[in-house]
Amino acid sequence: MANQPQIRTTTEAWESLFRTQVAVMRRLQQLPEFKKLAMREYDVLFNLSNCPTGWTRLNELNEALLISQPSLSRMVERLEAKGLVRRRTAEADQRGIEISLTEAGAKLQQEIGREHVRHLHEMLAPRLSEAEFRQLHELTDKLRAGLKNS
Amino acid sequence: MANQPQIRTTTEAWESLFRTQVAVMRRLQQLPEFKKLAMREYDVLFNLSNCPTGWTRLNELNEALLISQPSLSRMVERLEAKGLVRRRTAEADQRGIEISLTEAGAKLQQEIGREHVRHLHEMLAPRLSEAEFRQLHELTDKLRAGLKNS
DNA sequence: AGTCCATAGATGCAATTGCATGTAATATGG
DNA sequence: CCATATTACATGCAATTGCATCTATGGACT
Repeated sequence: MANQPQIRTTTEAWESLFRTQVAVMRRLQQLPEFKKLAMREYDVLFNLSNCPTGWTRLNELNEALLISQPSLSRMVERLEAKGLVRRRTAEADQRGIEISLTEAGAKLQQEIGREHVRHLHEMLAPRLSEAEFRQLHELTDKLRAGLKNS
Repeated sequence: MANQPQIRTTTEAWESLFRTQVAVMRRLQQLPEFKKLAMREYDVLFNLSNCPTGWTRLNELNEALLISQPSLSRMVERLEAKGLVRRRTAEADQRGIEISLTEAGAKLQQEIGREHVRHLHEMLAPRLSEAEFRQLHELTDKLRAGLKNS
């Protein structure tokens, strides 16, 4: 049986990851693409754009975000009012609702997404090598995958 | 001159890191220690507890958090009202204010911190090895250090 | 020193958020 | 198949947040 990592090792790694996330986010938030739409709202559009069927359940969407269910419910309401998102009741479960991007929503997501990706790359690329980014990707994937069952 | 990493590599690594942060945070938020104090408020106490002199400038504190300056200003106000934090005007700069933990604040921070660290460790430790956590720590440190100058 | 610009925080106010709870639909256990 | 529990989302309402702006201090340039 493998040795468990030390408490200090796990918590310090987490703190470093967390601080890095904060540092990057602070810089990203100020960029012009997020004048068009708050980051949290963009995050919703982004998640919707990643869904293969185009329609996503509200509760499923909620799991990918840090906001509460009522907040998301109202945010979707606002996005719908802006014409960026559509809603329908889920066929399989009449309690649930499904959401998808409208054309305008998809267009805006792509527009912001392009700038966002470019800025992200400019910000991060000089800091680590290709191999290091791949390593980081693998480690965070592995960490996240393990959380699913708990 | 070293090759720049690919756009896909950097952005996918970032997305993985970000998603992992969200997944961990969602779980942490629900734990009992954060019934005592919201996570964002704990984060302030934690940052204050890490300051060697005990006193931290408001603007400096703000840089470590994702909330806006006015929000922090009011949060400090509330924490002061709860008796967890003290304020004084900075000597060197009469515009600035400095903040420190009260005894009650330090005590509460330690109390929550202990549980938090334990839960964090339980959550993360089984997912990666000691060596992998160290690797993750190094990579995120390096990434964050690079951001300082930009 | 005097004028102008920058920086640190505070504050008015509207928008967003979360908590507690409500409603409706589905799953479960007898 | 009915009673009960659970799940999905909505809503009332108070608390928190952010944006724009204000005040006061500090710095820079003449």
